[in-house]
Amino acid sequence: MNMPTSRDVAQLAGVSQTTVSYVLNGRGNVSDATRERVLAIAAEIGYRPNQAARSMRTRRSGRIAVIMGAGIDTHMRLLAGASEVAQDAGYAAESHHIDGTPDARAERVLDLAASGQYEGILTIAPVPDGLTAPTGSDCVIVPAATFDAELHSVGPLADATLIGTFVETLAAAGHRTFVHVSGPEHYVSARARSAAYAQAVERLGLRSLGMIGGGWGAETGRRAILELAPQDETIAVIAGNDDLAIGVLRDAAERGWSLPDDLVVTGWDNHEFGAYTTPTITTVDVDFREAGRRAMRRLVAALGHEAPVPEEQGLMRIIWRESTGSLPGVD
Amino acid sequence: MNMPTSRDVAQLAGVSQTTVSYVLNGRGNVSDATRERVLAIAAEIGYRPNQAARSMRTRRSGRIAVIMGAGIDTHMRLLAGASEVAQDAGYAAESHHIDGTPDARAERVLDLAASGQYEGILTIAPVPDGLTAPTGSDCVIVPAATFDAELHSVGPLADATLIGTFVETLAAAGHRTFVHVSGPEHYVSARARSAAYAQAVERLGLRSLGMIGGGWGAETGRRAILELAPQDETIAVIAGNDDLAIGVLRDAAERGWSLPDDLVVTGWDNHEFGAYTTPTITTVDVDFREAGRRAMRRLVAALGHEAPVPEEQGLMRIIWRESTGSLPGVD
DNA sequence: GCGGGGTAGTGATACGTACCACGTGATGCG
DNA sequence: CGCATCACGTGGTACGTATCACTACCCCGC
Repeated sequence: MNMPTSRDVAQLAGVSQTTVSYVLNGRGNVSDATRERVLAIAAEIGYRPNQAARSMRTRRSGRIAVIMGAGIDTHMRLLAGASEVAQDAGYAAESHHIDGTPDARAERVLDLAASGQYEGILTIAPVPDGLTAPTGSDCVIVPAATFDAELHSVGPLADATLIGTFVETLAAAGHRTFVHVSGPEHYVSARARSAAYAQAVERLGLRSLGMIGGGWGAETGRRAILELAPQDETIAVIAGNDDLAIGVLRDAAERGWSLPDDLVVTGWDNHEFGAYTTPTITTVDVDFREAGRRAMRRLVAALGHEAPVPEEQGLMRIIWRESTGSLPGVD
Repeated sequence: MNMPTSRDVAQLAGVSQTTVSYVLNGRGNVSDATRERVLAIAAEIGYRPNQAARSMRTRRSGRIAVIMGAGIDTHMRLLAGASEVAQDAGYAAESHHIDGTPDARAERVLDLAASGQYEGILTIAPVPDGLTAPTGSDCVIVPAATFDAELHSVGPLADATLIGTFVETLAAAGHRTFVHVSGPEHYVSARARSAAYAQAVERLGLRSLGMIGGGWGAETGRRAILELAPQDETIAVIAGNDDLAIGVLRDAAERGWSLPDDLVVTGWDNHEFGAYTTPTITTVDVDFREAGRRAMRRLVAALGHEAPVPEEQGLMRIIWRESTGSLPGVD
């Protein structure tokens, strides 16, 4: 089936193809009567602009590549938000799932940028800091989470300040001995949480058993606790995410450590299971979808050469549960 | 920056643009010497075909829309597999995340099909059975999971026969009383599992307390168990997925029911947390990524008017864990 | 020497859109 | 009235590619 073209619309409306184009793009001077007639006919015959032809003429592909890692299921929601904003802005978002090291990923990203097919690239999976498109390409590369030089977060995902809140609150409740179970170092978010932990522990003069881990999986959490020598006082475990936390819990159970006397644990991400484990897991609820939206808004703004929208915070909130013996408030 | 065109390559190689096109597409008669020279020049100046122009000429957009629901994180892996296959086949996969009822989704899908922008649509989120592209559009719509008339699975995801294996194995171990906690009815996979449960229970003459549920979340699992009257013998709970199973476990713990004496539970999906809960959850490991690959292969085959590749099974395997007191084998 | 047939390559064109440069009446204004 | 201005619209072209129709050339057998 041949799709109707703008010329078909023009013929039926008794105007030129140019006028149809003007009506659809709201550019030239077209009388209201003409405009309405054109729109009516376009709707009637089901005219849809041919994106390929439009791209060719405007020299803008309207395509954005979203770089995803493999195996992080929560990124699904980031993608959903990003995809939504892209569509609203008239862009097509294509997801590319790239395994391997950040360096390997960087190579693929640069290749995508050089291909000239994409106007922009949003990297949800981690890529080396400061990755920019090769000279000669005007492809904009925006990471979903970014840092400024002083490790202060400027992107929503990198905001790890609630790790500090965990430490402070637990310290205020009397905990003195802490340990951090961290995610993979090449993740900005993992580095951010580690940095926030280190800073809080030092600032408050607490005892830290170290920062161990290096993966996002539950097994990493389990191994981390296996390495810990028994302590005289309660250990407060600040885990990088809920999976690590559940690994910690499992191993604590196997070692016969009980909560919240021997151990308290915090997670991150508010995975659904955390509300149903025994004990339930104190965590940080993250609005991934909104984070994805914001990241894509930054990219779209960059493509339109607009100033990036300042991001008000508020994507995250702590949910206190049994794994810390619940704390603030009453419940 | 202007990207180099095939005409640029032609000029530098001292041939016509036609010849360059032939070299790149391997069509016409081109001598080896010429071919190599053209390829060398193309590589040297970094020529990449302009996809928009190519689409316009071939009248094939090379785009595939992948329809995702909101909030099912495991679909990430399906998307990864699907995206991988699409790229290898020269297609761009764009994800569309659509909330709402299957009917609302169907409307959006039909609209996408009618837009003429996509050659094919892969629906991972559930859509009404038998959805096909509107007449006049030659957009191919392929669901990630499909059924034939007799409810035998023909798609990999719909394969729920392992639910039967759960029931059989537990029955062989002496369990007589079963209950099914099901997912949302508009999911093919949920319906498949319910059907497999019903069939197995009937075939083996077991006692069923019914099929309750209707959501994928842990809260659904919790509520389902709340409704159950205490029984004299162990209840075998066949849950539609791991989230439901963990909800069941939580509520069982609250009611003071212990495993595996008062209750045994099976899940589905092999979520990572299931290996770290107490008790660990017997489940079915699903190779989502491969399932996504296969679904996209079906779509690509349909686009190339090739016969669909017959799908050998083998995407799933049961993992017996503590929630059923572990069973087959030794561990 | 001549036709037949294969090889290697070219010129021209169409795909559907956006937009520049240009009419063409109508209107304003002194 | 005569010229400038304005509102409304049109003709024509370019974007980069794939492909049809065609030519030029060479080899071969008779």
